[in-house]
Parts: sequence; structure tokens; C-alpha cells
Amino acid sequence: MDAHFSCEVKAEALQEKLERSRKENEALRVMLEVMSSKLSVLQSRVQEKKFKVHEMGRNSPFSGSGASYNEVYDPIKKQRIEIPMAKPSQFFFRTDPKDKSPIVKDGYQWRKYGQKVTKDNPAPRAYFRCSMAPGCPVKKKVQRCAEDKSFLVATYEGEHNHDPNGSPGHILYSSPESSRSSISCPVISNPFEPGVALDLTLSSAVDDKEKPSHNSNSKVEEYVASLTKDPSFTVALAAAVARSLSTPGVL
DNA sequence: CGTTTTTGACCGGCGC
DNA sequence: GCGCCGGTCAAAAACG
Repeated sequence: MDAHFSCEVKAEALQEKLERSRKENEALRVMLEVMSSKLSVLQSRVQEKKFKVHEMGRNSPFSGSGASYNEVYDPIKKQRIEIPMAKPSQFFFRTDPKDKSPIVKDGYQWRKYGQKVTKDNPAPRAYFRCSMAPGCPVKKKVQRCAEDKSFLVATYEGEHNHDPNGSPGHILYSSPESSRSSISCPVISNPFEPGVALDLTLSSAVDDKEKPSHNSNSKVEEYVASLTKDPSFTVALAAAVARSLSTPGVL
């Protein structure tokens, strides 16, 4: 066999691989951009809501019976204001079903203070308090999902009064309920409800064979759509990623 | 030896 | 009032 020829074949294969990596990289970049813009929109909505609540004053329905409050600094009015605590938010974490520890890596340090077996789920529910900052009011409950044991359901209550450690990516929390808050987490997904969050780990976990061909926009859209569960968000995101993949000479 | 986890006891809310 | 249930406490054990 001609050594020179086989070298050329190898080089071609490597170049093809490189090209695929580049395109995948670009797809992820576009995804990140779209998510970042979505995050900005969500953050501004959260701010807007906080100020609206403040405007409603202490005679609002929130201030009536036993609602919990968090103090935040209003940069416009230059004073501390009280806002209602965020509603509990549910997140799904993909884990190894064989791994029985109810631990999810979400960038914060937690101290377990209890465990209970609940009626509706044979898996025990673990109770955690945030231990990163003294006086941080955040609590979370973690329980293996009854429907799919490869998922952990984490329910967060309250808002952190400090920054997370490390550099966890911000998740996009998109849901029909507009009052949900966003929490910094590296791995989030909800396979059972549409429109909750993105699971960014899937993009690296999916086998090459399952990945779409670069030439088919519709297949790419389908693929990206399968990565997200938010129909409204998915349409724009999938189209953007597909466009980037079909654009010649990217990167 | 200080910190974290485990686990049974305890408490409060709720429905009957 | 009683029992059930989810959430929390706190002493003991385990861990680094």
C-alpha cells in the first residue's frame, strides 16, 4: 500500500474531524449567545417585578398574612426594601441512578439537616441548608424522581445573600409562571414539564452517531429542539443554531 | 478535635 | 381530640 496515499487519507479524515468540531463549537457559541440574551431579558423582568412589588407598598396582598420577605437594596431609591421571598423552584438534575447519594452540584455548599421518607415517593427526601454564608436563608429539598430514577428533583426555597463559589453557569429558567427566580446551576433539566430549563450536559453526552448531519437544517433544528424543552425558546434557538451551521466559512 | 452526616424524636398544620 | 404527614431539631456517630 502507498504510504503517501494513506497519509493523505488520514490528513483528510483529521481535517473532516476538525471541521466538525469547529461547527459544533460554533453551534454551542450561538447557543450561549442566545441563552445570554434570554438571561438578560429574564433578569430585567425579575428586577422589574421586584420594583413593582415595592411600588405596591405594604398594603399589598403580599404583606398581609405570614408571607416571607427578603431584604434587597434598591439602587434607584438608595434604600433597603423588602420583597416577598421567591416561590420554591424545582430543578431536575441528571445523575447516575445507581448513585444513591442525593447530592447535586449546584455551586453552593449545603449542610444536610434531615431526611424523610415521604408518602408519594419511596426514595427518601433529603433536607439541606446553605452553609456557604452565615445567615443565608436558602434551603433545598432533594429527592429522586419517582417517575425516572436517573433524575434528582431539587426544590429550592429562598434567595442566597452571597455569591456562589467557583464559576457555575447561569441557567435559563423559563416557565409559564413569570415569578420564578433564576439560580446559578451547571446542570439543569426537566424532562417532564415543558418549558422549564436547559440541560447543557446533553450536548456532550450524546453519542456522535446521534448527532445530525451538518447539511440538514431541519435535522439540526430537531436535534437542538430535543436539547431544550421550552417550545417558545426552542424555536428561536434551533433556527439560530441551524443558520450558524449552514453558513459557510464560520470561524 | 472540629465539622458534617445520620437518624429517631419532636412539633405544627391539616383533615376527619 | 386524634392520627397522619412533612419539616426540623439535636444527640450520637462518622469523617477528615
